[in-house]
Amino acid sequence: MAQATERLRRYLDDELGECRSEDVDARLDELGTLEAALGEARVDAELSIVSALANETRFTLVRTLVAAEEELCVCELNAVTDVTESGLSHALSKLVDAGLVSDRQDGRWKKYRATNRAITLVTVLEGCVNDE
Amino acid sequence: MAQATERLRRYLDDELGECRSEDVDARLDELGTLEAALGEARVDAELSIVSALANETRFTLVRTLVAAEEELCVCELNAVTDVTESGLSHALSKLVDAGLVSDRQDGRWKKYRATNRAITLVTVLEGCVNDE
DNA sequence: ACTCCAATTGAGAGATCACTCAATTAGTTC
DNA sequence: GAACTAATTGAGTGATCTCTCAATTGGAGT
Repeated sequence: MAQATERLRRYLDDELGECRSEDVDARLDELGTLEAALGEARVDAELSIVSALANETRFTLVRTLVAAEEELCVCELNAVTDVTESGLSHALSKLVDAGLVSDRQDGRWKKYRATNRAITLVTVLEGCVNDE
Repeated sequence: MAQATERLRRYLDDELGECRSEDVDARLDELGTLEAALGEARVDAELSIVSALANETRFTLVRTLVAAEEELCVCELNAVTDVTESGLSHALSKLVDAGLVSDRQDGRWKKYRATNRAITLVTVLEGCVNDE
Protein backbone atom coordinates (compact mmCIF):
# COMPACT_ATOMS: atom_id res chain seq x y z
CA MET A 1 0.00 0.00 0.00
CA ALA A 2 2.92 2.32 0.72
CA GLN A 3 4.01 1.97 -2.86
CA ALA A 4 0.53 2.57 -4.17
CA THR A 5 0.29 5.69 -2.07
CA GLU A 6 3.51 6.89 -3.62
CA ARG A 7 2.02 6.62 -7.06
CA LEU A 8 -1.10 8.43 -5.98
CA ARG A 9 1.10 11.20 -4.66
CA ARG A 10 2.85 11.57 -7.99
CA TYR A 11 -0.50 11.55 -9.76
CA LEU A 12 -1.92 14.29 -7.59
CA ASP A 13 1.30 16.21 -8.06
CA ASP A 14 0.66 16.01 -11.77
CA GLU A 15 -2.99 16.98 -11.49
CA LEU A 16 -2.75 19.71 -8.93
CA GLY A 17 0.60 21.08 -9.95
CA GLU A 18 1.70 20.64 -6.41
CA CYS A 19 0.96 18.14 -3.72
CA ARG A 20 1.44 17.90 -0.03
CA SER A 21 0.87 14.92 2.24
CA GLU A 22 -2.42 16.43 3.30
CA ASP A 23 -3.63 16.36 -0.28
CA VAL A 24 -2.86 12.66 -0.60
CA ASP A 25 -4.57 11.91 2.65
CA ALA A 26 -7.59 13.94 1.68
CA ARG A 27 -7.91 12.13 -1.64
CA LEU A 28 -7.57 8.77 0.03
CA ASP A 29 -10.36 9.82 2.33
CA GLU A 30 -12.59 10.82 -0.53
CA LEU A 31 -11.99 7.54 -2.30
CA GLY A 32 -12.72 5.62 0.87
CA THR A 33 -15.98 7.49 1.21
CA LEU A 34 -17.01 6.63 -2.33
CA GLU A 35 -16.34 2.99 -1.80
CA ALA A 36 -18.10 2.84 1.55
CA ALA A 37 -21.02 4.99 0.41
CA LEU A 38 -23.43 2.18 1.09
CA GLY A 39 -22.96 -0.23 3.93
CA GLU A 40 -20.93 -3.37 3.65
CA ALA A 41 -23.99 -5.48 4.34
CA ARG A 42 -25.81 -3.97 1.40
CA VAL A 43 -22.91 -4.56 -0.93
CA ASP A 44 -22.83 -8.19 0.15
CA ALA A 45 -26.53 -8.48 -0.55
CA GLU A 46 -26.20 -6.97 -4.01
CA LEU A 47 -23.22 -9.11 -4.82
CA SER A 48 -25.02 -12.27 -3.81
CA ILE A 49 -27.93 -11.40 -6.08
CA VAL A 50 -25.63 -10.79 -9.01
CA SER A 51 -23.68 -13.94 -8.29
CA ALA A 52 -26.82 -16.00 -8.25
CA LEU A 53 -27.61 -14.78 -11.76
CA ALA A 54 -24.10 -15.32 -13.04
CA ASN A 55 -24.43 -18.90 -14.16
CA GLU A 56 -25.94 -20.19 -17.35
CA THR A 57 -28.23 -22.73 -15.73
CA ARG A 58 -29.58 -20.34 -13.15
CA PHE A 59 -29.88 -17.45 -15.57
CA THR A 60 -31.87 -19.62 -17.95
CA LEU A 61 -34.18 -20.66 -15.15
CA VAL A 62 -34.81 -17.09 -14.09
CA ARG A 63 -35.40 -15.89 -17.63
CA THR A 64 -37.78 -18.74 -18.27
CA LEU A 65 -39.76 -18.07 -15.12
CA VAL A 66 -39.94 -14.37 -15.88
CA ALA A 67 -41.10 -15.07 -19.42
CA ALA A 68 -43.64 -17.59 -18.18
CA GLU A 69 -45.36 -15.05 -15.94
CA GLU A 70 -46.67 -17.93 -13.88
CA GLU A 71 -45.35 -20.55 -11.58
CA LEU A 72 -43.74 -23.61 -13.11
CA CYS A 73 -43.25 -27.08 -11.71
CA VAL A 74 -39.77 -28.50 -11.18
CA CYS A 75 -40.53 -31.13 -13.76
CA GLU A 76 -41.33 -28.42 -16.28
CA LEU A 77 -38.18 -26.49 -15.51
CA ASN A 78 -36.27 -29.69 -16.01
CA ALA A 79 -37.16 -29.46 -19.67
CA VAL A 80 -35.40 -26.13 -20.18
CA THR A 81 -32.07 -26.99 -18.58
CA ASP A 82 -29.27 -29.38 -19.38
CA VAL A 83 -28.60 -30.52 -15.85
CA THR A 84 -29.78 -33.46 -13.80
CA GLU A 85 -32.70 -33.20 -11.45
CA SER A 86 -30.22 -32.80 -8.64
CA GLY A 87 -28.37 -30.02 -10.39
CA LEU A 88 -31.67 -28.31 -11.03
CA SER A 89 -32.56 -28.49 -7.37
CA HIS A 90 -29.24 -26.99 -6.35
CA ALA A 91 -29.71 -24.19 -8.83
CA LEU A 92 -33.24 -23.39 -7.68
CA SER A 93 -32.13 -23.41 -4.09
CA LYS A 94 -29.52 -20.74 -4.78
CA LEU A 95 -32.07 -18.64 -6.62
CA VAL A 96 -34.44 -18.82 -3.66
CA ASP A 97 -31.62 -17.76 -1.34
CA ALA A 98 -30.97 -14.76 -3.53
CA GLY A 99 -34.62 -13.81 -3.51
CA LEU A 100 -34.96 -14.20 -7.24
CA VAL A 101 -37.45 -17.02 -7.08
CA SER A 102 -40.10 -18.16 -4.62
CA ASP A 103 -41.29 -21.69 -4.09
CA ARG A 104 -44.53 -23.34 -3.09
CA GLN A 105 -45.39 -26.92 -2.36
CA ASP A 106 -48.46 -28.09 -4.23
CA GLY A 107 -49.25 -31.63 -3.26
CA ARG A 108 -46.53 -33.87 -4.51
CA TRP A 109 -45.31 -31.19 -6.90
CA LYS A 110 -43.23 -28.15 -6.14
CA LYS A 111 -43.67 -24.94 -8.03
CA TYR A 112 -41.40 -21.98 -8.55
CA ARG A 113 -42.18 -18.43 -9.55
CA ALA A 114 -40.02 -15.41 -10.42
CA THR A 115 -40.03 -12.65 -7.81
CA ASN A 116 -40.40 -8.96 -8.59
CA ARG A 117 -36.71 -8.64 -8.03
CA ALA A 118 -36.03 -11.13 -10.79
CA ILE A 119 -38.49 -9.49 -13.14
CA THR A 120 -36.90 -6.10 -12.61
CA LEU A 121 -33.38 -7.33 -13.14
CA VAL A 122 -34.12 -9.37 -16.22
CA THR A 123 -36.03 -6.49 -17.75
CA VAL A 124 -33.30 -3.98 -17.07
CA LEU A 125 -30.66 -6.33 -18.37
CA GLU A 126 -32.51 -6.71 -21.63
CA GLY A 127 -32.68 -2.95 -21.87
CA CYS A 128 -28.95 -2.68 -21.25
CA VAL A 129 -28.12 -4.93 -24.13
CA ASN A 130 -30.54 -3.18 -26.46
CA ASP A 131 -29.25 0.34 -25.80
CA GLU A 132 -25.57 0.90 -26.18
CA MET B 1 -34.48 -36.76 -20.90
CA ALA B 2 -36.84 -39.65 -21.51
CA GLN B 3 -37.25 -40.03 -17.77
CA ALA B 4 -37.82 -36.33 -17.34
CA THR B 5 -40.49 -36.43 -20.02
CA GLU B 6 -42.20 -39.24 -18.16
CA ARG B 7 -42.47 -37.09 -15.11
CA LEU B 8 -43.79 -34.19 -17.09
CA ARG B 9 -46.42 -36.51 -18.50
CA ARG B 10 -47.56 -37.55 -15.06
CA TYR B 11 -47.62 -33.92 -13.99
CA LEU B 12 -49.78 -32.88 -16.91
CA ASP B 13 -51.98 -35.87 -16.22
CA ASP B 14 -52.45 -34.50 -12.76
CA GLU B 15 -53.08 -30.96 -13.90
CA LEU B 16 -55.27 -31.64 -16.88
CA GLY B 17 -57.06 -34.65 -15.52
CA GLU B 18 -56.03 -36.48 -18.62
CA CYS B 19 -53.02 -36.38 -20.83
CA ARG B 20 -52.08 -37.61 -24.23
CA SER B 21 -48.71 -37.60 -25.92
CA GLU B 22 -49.71 -34.54 -27.88
CA ASP B 23 -50.26 -32.63 -24.66
CA VAL B 24 -46.77 -33.44 -23.46
CA ASP B 25 -45.28 -32.44 -26.77
CA ALA B 26 -47.26 -29.23 -26.82
CA ARG B 27 -46.09 -28.29 -23.34
CA LEU B 28 -42.50 -29.07 -24.19
CA ASP B 29 -42.89 -26.76 -27.14
CA GLU B 30 -44.27 -23.95 -25.02
CA LEU B 31 -41.44 -24.31 -22.54
CA GLY B 32 -38.89 -24.29 -25.33
CA THR B 33 -40.43 -21.11 -26.66
CA LEU B 34 -40.18 -19.42 -23.28
CA GLU B 35 -36.56 -20.29 -22.95
CA ALA B 36 -35.65 -19.25 -26.45
CA ALA B 37 -37.76 -16.09 -26.36
CA LEU B 38 -34.69 -13.96 -26.88
CA GLY B 39 -31.82 -15.07 -29.06
CA GLU B 40 -28.95 -17.10 -27.78
CA ALA B 41 -26.55 -14.31 -28.62
CA ARG B 42 -28.47 -11.90 -26.44
CA VAL B 43 -28.52 -14.29 -23.54
CA ASP B 44 -24.77 -14.68 -23.83
CA ALA B 45 -24.37 -10.93 -23.81
CA GLU B 46 -26.53 -10.52 -20.73
CA LEU B 47 -24.79 -13.34 -18.95
CA SER B 48 -21.38 -11.88 -19.63
CA ILE B 49 -22.45 -8.55 -18.17
CA VAL B 50 -23.76 -10.19 -15.04
CA SER B 51 -20.69 -12.36 -14.72
CA ALA B 52 -18.44 -9.34 -14.95
CA LEU B 53 -20.24 -7.83 -11.97
CA ALA B 54 -20.20 -11.03 -9.95
CA ASN B 55 -16.88 -10.61 -8.22
CA GLU B 56 -16.11 -8.54 -5.20
CA THR B 57 -13.16 -6.70 -6.67
CA ARG B 58 -14.93 -5.82 -9.89
CA PHE B 59 -18.18 -4.95 -8.19
CA THR B 60 -16.38 -2.59 -5.85
CA LEU B 61 -14.65 -0.92 -8.77
CA VAL B 62 -17.91 -0.41 -10.62
CA ARG B 63 -19.70 0.92 -7.58
CA THR B 64 -16.86 3.28 -6.83
CA LEU B 65 -16.78 4.61 -10.39
CA VAL B 66 -20.53 5.05 -10.43
CA ALA B 67 -20.44 6.87 -7.11
CA ALA B 68 -17.56 9.05 -8.26
CA GLU B 69 -19.48 10.35 -11.27
CA GLU B 70 -16.19 11.14 -12.90
CA GLU B 71 -13.26 9.29 -14.35
CA LEU B 72 -10.69 7.94 -11.95
CA CYS B 73 -7.08 7.06 -12.50
CA VAL B 74 -5.84 3.51 -12.07
CA CYS B 75 -3.70 4.66 -9.21
CA GLU B 76 -6.76 6.04 -7.46
CA LEU B 77 -8.74 2.85 -8.00
CA ASN B 78 -5.83 0.99 -6.51
CA ALA B 79 -6.69 2.60 -3.21
CA VAL B 80 -10.18 1.09 -3.05
CA THR B 81 -9.27 -2.53 -3.80
CA ASP B 82 -7.28 -5.18 -2.01
CA VAL B 83 -5.53 -6.58 -5.06
CA THR B 84 -2.18 -5.90 -6.64
CA GLU B 85 -1.78 -3.49 -9.50
CA SER B 86 -1.82 -6.47 -11.81
CA GLY B 87 -5.01 -7.86 -10.37
CA LEU B 88 -6.59 -4.45 -10.70
CA SER B 89 -5.63 -4.30 -14.34
CA HIS B 90 -7.14 -7.72 -15.03
CA ALA B 91 -10.33 -6.68 -13.30
CA LEU B 92 -10.64 -3.43 -15.21
CA SER B 93 -10.01 -5.23 -18.46
CA LYS B 94 -12.95 -7.55 -17.83
CA LEU B 95 -15.17 -4.62 -16.99
CA VAL B 96 -14.26 -2.90 -20.23
CA ASP B 97 -15.04 -6.10 -22.15
CA ALA B 98 -18.46 -6.19 -20.51
CA GLY B 99 -19.12 -2.57 -21.44
CA LEU B 100 -19.41 -1.52 -17.82
CA VAL B 101 -16.45 0.80 -17.88
CA SER B 102 -14.67 2.85 -20.51
CA ASP B 103 -11.01 3.79 -20.55
CA ARG B 104 -8.98 6.69 -21.80
CA GLN B 105 -5.28 7.28 -21.94
CA ASP B 106 -4.28 10.62 -20.47
CA GLY B 107 -0.58 11.10 -20.89
CA ARG B 108 1.17 8.62 -18.69
CA TRP B 109 -1.99 7.98 -16.69
CA LYS B 110 -4.96 5.88 -17.64
CA LYS B 111 -8.43 6.79 -16.55
CA TYR B 112 -11.58 4.78 -16.22
CA ARG B 113 -15.19 5.86 -16.11
CA ALA B 114 -18.46 4.02 -15.49
CA THR B 115 -20.68 3.60 -18.56
CA ASN B 116 -24.41 4.26 -18.60
CA ARG B 117 -24.89 0.52 -18.52
CA ALA B 118 -23.03 0.33 -15.23
CA ILE B 119 -24.89 3.28 -13.78
CA THR B 120 -28.23 1.71 -14.65
CA LEU B 121 -27.39 -1.67 -13.23
CA VAL B 122 -25.92 -0.40 -10.00
CA THR B 123 -28.88 1.88 -9.48
CA VAL B 124 -31.42 -0.85 -10.11
CA LEU B 125 -29.55 -3.25 -7.88
CA GLU B 126 -29.67 -0.78 -5.03
CA GLY B 127 -33.37 -0.45 -5.58
CA CYS B 128 -33.80 -4.22 -5.51
CA VAL B 129 -32.20 -4.52 -2.12
CA ASN B 130 -34.17 -1.62 -0.72
CA ASP B 131 -37.59 -2.88 -1.76
CA GLU B 132 -38.61 -6.28 -0.56
C1' DA C 1 18.32 6.63 -27.78
C1' DC C 2 18.00 5.90 -22.83
C1' DT C 3 15.63 6.06 -18.47
C1' DC C 4 11.75 6.13 -15.65
C1' DC C 5 7.46 4.72 -14.49
C1' DA C 6 2.28 3.61 -15.39
C1' DA C 7 -0.10 -0.06 -16.77
C1' DT C 8 -0.87 -4.49 -19.11
C1' DT C 9 -0.05 -9.36 -20.28
C1' DG C 10 0.73 -14.32 -19.72
C1' DA C 11 1.62 -18.24 -16.96
C1' DG C 12 0.78 -20.76 -13.17
C1' DA C 13 -1.07 -21.79 -8.31
C1' DG C 14 -4.69 -21.87 -5.11
C1' DA C 15 -9.44 -21.14 -4.28
C1' DT C 16 -14.08 -21.48 -5.64
C1' DC C 17 -17.87 -23.32 -8.25
C1' DA C 18 -21.15 -26.37 -10.66
C1' DC C 19 -22.30 -30.60 -11.54
C1' DT C 20 -23.23 -35.74 -10.77
C1' DC C 21 -24.07 -39.74 -8.00
C1' DA C 22 -25.99 -41.91 -4.03
C1' DA C 23 -28.62 -41.48 -0.17
C1' DT C 24 -32.45 -39.20 2.02
C1' DT C 25 -36.70 -36.56 3.00
C1' DA C 26 -41.40 -35.78 2.26
C1' DG C 27 -46.13 -36.05 0.05
C1' DT C 28 -49.79 -39.33 -1.79
C1' DT C 29 -52.22 -43.44 -2.25
C1' DC C 30 -53.39 -47.89 -1.08
C1' DG D 1 -47.57 -48.50 7.59
C1' DA D 2 -45.81 -49.83 3.02
C1' DA D 3 -44.98 -48.57 -1.72
C1' DC D 4 -44.22 -45.15 -4.97
C1' DT D 5 -42.32 -41.03 -6.63
C1' DA D 6 -41.08 -35.80 -6.40
C1' DA D 7 -37.59 -33.27 -4.84
C1' DT D 8 -33.65 -32.19 -1.84
C1' DT D 9 -29.16 -32.90 0.43
C1' DG D 10 -24.26 -33.99 1.00
C1' DA D 11 -19.95 -35.56 -0.68
C1' DG D 12 -16.74 -35.53 -3.97
C1' DT D 13 -14.67 -34.35 -8.55
C1' DG D 14 -13.54 -31.84 -12.59
C1' DA D 15 -13.73 -27.30 -14.43
C1' DT D 16 -13.40 -22.49 -13.95
C1' DC D 17 -11.96 -18.29 -11.87
C1' DT D 18 -9.09 -14.97 -9.52
C1' DC D 19 -5.13 -13.65 -7.97
C1' DT D 20 0.13 -13.02 -7.88
C1' DC D 21 4.63 -12.92 -9.91
C1' DA D 22 7.66 -11.83 -13.60
C1' DA D 23 8.21 -10.01 -17.86
C1' DT D 24 6.70 -6.61 -21.17
C1' DT D 25 4.60 -2.57 -23.47
C1' DG D 26 4.26 2.16 -24.14
C1' DG D 27 4.15 7.20 -22.92
C1' DA D 28 7.10 11.30 -21.24
C1' DG D 29 11.16 13.55 -20.31
C1' DT D 30 16.19 13.98 -20.68
